[in-house]
Amino acid sequence: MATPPSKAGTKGVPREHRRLQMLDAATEEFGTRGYAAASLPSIAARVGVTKTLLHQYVGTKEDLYLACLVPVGDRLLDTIRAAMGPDGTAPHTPLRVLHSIFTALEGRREAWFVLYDTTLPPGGEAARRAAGYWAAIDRLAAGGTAELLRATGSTDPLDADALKYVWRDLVATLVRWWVKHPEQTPEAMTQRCARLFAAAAGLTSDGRSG
Amino acid sequence: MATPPSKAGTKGVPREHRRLQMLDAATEEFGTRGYAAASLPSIAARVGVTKTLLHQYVGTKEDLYLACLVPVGDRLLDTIRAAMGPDGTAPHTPLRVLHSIFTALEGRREAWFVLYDTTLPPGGEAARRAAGYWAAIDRLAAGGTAELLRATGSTDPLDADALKYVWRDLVATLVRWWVKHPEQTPEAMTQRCARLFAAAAGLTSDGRSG
DNA sequence: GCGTGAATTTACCTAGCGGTAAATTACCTA
DNA sequence: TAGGTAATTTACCGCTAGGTAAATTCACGC
Repeated sequence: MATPPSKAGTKGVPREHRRLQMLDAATEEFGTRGYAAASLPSIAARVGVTKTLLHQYVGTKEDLYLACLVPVGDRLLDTIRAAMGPDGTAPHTPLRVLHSIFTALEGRREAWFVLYDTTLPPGGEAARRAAGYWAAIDRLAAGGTAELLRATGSTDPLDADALKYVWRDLVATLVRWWVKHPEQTPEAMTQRCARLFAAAAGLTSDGRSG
Repeated sequence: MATPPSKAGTKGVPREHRRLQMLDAATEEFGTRGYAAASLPSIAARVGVTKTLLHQYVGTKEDLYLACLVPVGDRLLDTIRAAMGPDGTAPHTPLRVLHSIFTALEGRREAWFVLYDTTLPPGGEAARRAAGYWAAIDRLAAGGTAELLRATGSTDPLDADALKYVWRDLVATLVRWWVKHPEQTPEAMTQRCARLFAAAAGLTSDGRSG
């Protein structure tokens, strides 16, 4: 009783398993709170483990973030690439892309926001890697958005930039809504998006009704 | 030399002026960094003053946020209400609303993100007040989005919720793009939005081109 | 010229975070 | 059953943030 009993010692959880637990918990935390607001103690608590163990397994906070970012980024990049087809002009591309994204994210939906985290320490490796993924995805999206603009006769490069921006954030918005409605399947989401797109077509007319 | 010279004492800045400086700096900081990442020392530094003075003028961090939120919220709510017309069915409502928002934000564009801050301490007064503004604005927007959906035959309430969500975030996205392009006037932005809306109409068709 | 009040700072407290070194416990093998 | 090693914790450091009490200096009216 003089010395309070220490809880140290192994719990029998093998190293690889623990590591995966940590990455999963961290992905959830980074995705919901954002890098800046995410805290290592909180992530450790999710796993039921000490902050120190987290450090020993995955290093610094930025290392941990990178370990979460890379698989998510690779996965999404692959799936979008596949959905766009070899020439990037497959039919119904936007919905195909959305469906592929929803499918890839199922099981850890917040992972999207790990990729598009705006609170990364500027100038760091994490920000650079994330920016790399953005650029790659934007390059894919650029084809589609340019297509849309050309159809309307606009040649303004700022229009193209803004549309790229809007599309990217639109996806984020849809995923965010999805996160708040866990019972929605990827297929249901895709169909909903199709309906929303149809509704959006009415934006160019006025709001009158009979 | 025994005692280091103190920089204390008045700088001759009248109380009201200082207060306005502080609110302006805080609005910029909250708007760009978000509540959680914003720091009182940093805000104080913008004004060229000590953290302590900030406290004495505007109280706690949440008080400061509220003092920034209320004028922004009131202003935006008023301008949107006016743009939608008495019955909420004025012609070209979406563009009219956007134009009014851009105009109201000119001079402190980031203020939009003070209103839609997602990092507020949950359960606090700040979150409650902000939610109040969202609800009021959403109520205004609900008419317009419902209109769009009805035109396409959808009656799913979740569709309506998602579309409301998308519209709200779309505005945020456009403002964010605008913040990054300071030379763009509110009128130029409105016209750009009109072109983007036209391009978005192409979303329902496939991505093929000739 | 001189106080008196307004404007401002210095000094300090507490709490939480990222991060590290050292100690502690449990499992496995011989 | 003794010892090594893998898994884990305790205890700590430095820093920054939010927040408060007390001291300090300037400006202005008399």
